[in-house]
Amino acid sequence: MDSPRRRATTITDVATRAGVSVATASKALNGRSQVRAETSRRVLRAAEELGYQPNALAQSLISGQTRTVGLLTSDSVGRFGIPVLLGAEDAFGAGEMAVLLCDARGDAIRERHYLRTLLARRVDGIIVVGESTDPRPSISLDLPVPVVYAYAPSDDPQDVSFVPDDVGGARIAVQHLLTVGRRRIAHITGPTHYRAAQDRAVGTIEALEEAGLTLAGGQALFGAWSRRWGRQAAEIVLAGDPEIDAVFCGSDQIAAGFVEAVRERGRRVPDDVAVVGYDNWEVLSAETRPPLTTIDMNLEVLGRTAAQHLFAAIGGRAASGVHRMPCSLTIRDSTMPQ
Amino acid sequence: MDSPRRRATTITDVATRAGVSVATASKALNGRSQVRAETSRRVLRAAEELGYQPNALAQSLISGQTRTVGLLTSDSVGRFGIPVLLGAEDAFGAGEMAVLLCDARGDAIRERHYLRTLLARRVDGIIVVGESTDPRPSISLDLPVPVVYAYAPSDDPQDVSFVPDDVGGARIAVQHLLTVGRRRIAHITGPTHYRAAQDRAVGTIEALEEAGLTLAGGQALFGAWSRRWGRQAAEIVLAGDPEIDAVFCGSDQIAAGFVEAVRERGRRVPDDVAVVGYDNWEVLSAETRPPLTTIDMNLEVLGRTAAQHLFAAIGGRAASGVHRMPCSLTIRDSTMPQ
DNA sequence: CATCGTGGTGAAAACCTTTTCTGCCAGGGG
DNA sequence: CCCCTGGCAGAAAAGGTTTTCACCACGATG
Repeated sequence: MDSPRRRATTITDVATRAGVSVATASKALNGRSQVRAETSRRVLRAAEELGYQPNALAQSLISGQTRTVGLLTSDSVGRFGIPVLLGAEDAFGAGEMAVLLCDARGDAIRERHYLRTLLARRVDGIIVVGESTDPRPSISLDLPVPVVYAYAPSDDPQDVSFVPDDVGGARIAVQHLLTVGRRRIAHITGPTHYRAAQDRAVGTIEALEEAGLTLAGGQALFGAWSRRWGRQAAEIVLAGDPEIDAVFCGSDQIAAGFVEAVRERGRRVPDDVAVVGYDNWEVLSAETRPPLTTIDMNLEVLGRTAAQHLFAAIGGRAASGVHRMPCSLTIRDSTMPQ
Repeated sequence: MDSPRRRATTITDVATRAGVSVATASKALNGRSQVRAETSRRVLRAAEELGYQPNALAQSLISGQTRTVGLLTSDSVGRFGIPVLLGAEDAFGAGEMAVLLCDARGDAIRERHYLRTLLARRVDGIIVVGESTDPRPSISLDLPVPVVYAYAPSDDPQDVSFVPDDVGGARIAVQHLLTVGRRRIAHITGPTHYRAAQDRAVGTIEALEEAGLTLAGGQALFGAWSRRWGRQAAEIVLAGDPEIDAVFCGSDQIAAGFVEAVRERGRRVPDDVAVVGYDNWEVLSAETRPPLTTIDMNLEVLGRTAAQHLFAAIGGRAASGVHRMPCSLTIRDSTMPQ
């Protein structure tokens, strides 16, 4: 019933039971060589019998390493935070690292607060994950531990950041559309003030120019990341150029809205208009009819890489700067029916 | 460039700078009364100047409290884990608690491993969150810290579990359909072997019986949680009873598929057929056309409650058993157009 | 026989903080 | 003048572990 919350067994208990000193017990438990095989066996058995579990706090106190990293997210662990989190968790999980989670919910004050408590807990490093690819203020100023930024880069070039290569991602999308024979390609994307929207537009235009083409409609259509905007933009695009044969959308949400509106107007996807989305947000991209060809930012890989990098940085100093991680193409029916 | 990773300032440094002993410094920093106001001020100033930050490890070592809880999830921090996580994070965030995240990925071995490391780190408590509402094996046997289970209850009735009240949720859904004048109501839901599917079917039938009605089609249609199944089931339901005027679906995915198929057959939602979903998974329920009326399990509240309960349990012993948390209804166009 | 390793063991320091207990001093009451 | 009290400061122990250094015995070497 009322479990007596008994004191945990310490190395002293083990040593006593094995009839040795704590020093010897410690050496035996850690496989140090300066202990006789028979003694070592006795200690190990005692530890086993007592269910001994070394106190990580005490170990950390002397070693100065907590084998813990803080994950400071500024969005509410949203669409982008999760995969990064998973990747980091994955990279560390195998090794004995643990992740301390702090969700600042976009509040700078709260972020400072969390940063302080992370430092008080003596984490070995910190991963900062943002909610957009726009640069964010650095927290690394004079910090005693290494920091890496994931998804949202730091505005300080001295810092280490990992972001998806949106320019490259857009190029891949457009090149794919060209490969499947499309020539009149429009681009519908999110708000102008998002770095992600700008980058993707740049990549789109670059890829088209390399093929000697220009954007259908003359320019990219900036709006919102929403399904609703996808629908609205469909009207605009089709009205402006009925001969359009492909659209690259800046998000799967936009693409889903676009596809809906296009089909309602009697145009077929992909036969009349091929569509490529962005994010590979499975619940949307795989379930839309037809399923969406889309750009995957490989956020889990990004998170894992960031974590591995942090891990390396905890030892020596690592290469600073913004690292752009390649995106990949996931082909589904909206560009190439089976 | 290469920040020298200098030793953190300790209370000894503060004491020296203030010209007092560490004991006095400690008392001043913790607002103990046995220290003269002027001395206290001197210490505080020294701490301020040195940017002193007490070492949480040392504090934990003596107090025996780490102000840390482990969050052990067995699904891959999926749809259900996240809100619970957020709720817990929220409940603790205000107080000085921190969350140590472990994702066992459904692997029992890994789970045991994580459990051991959490205990080695001397967490004050553990929250176990599952991926379905089916009971899962207890980990609490003879553990030195309190444990609460969220979403998936423990199979040991001695433990404390928080699960959504799916029976009640289904009743709310059906009562709402009755309120808006529907009488021929079908139920399409997930696989039979899911506790959630069973509970929701039970609640559906109960609510109908109380109104003197029976399920259209005679019984609930069990299938999968997918959109595809929603579409298939639509064929079955409409073929079986063309006069049907409402469907309660066991998930938003199912509801989305159902709505699609129904509209393709020329029936209007909600005019001809009203539809209620389950989960209030915003990306789906709010974006479907028409937006879905749906049952919200209030998972964030559930997570927060579990966390608060754990917090209480860390002090004294708390009431064991399975606590069913109420669901609520989110009304959108699929039952009541504006 | 004295000295030197050497393999194995234990005592003690170190990590950093809090708390308890002791001690000092001044002032007031007897 | 002595004793007690109260206010304040500091020394030391405790928390659990690892590491360094000292020690001991024993065999080998000179």
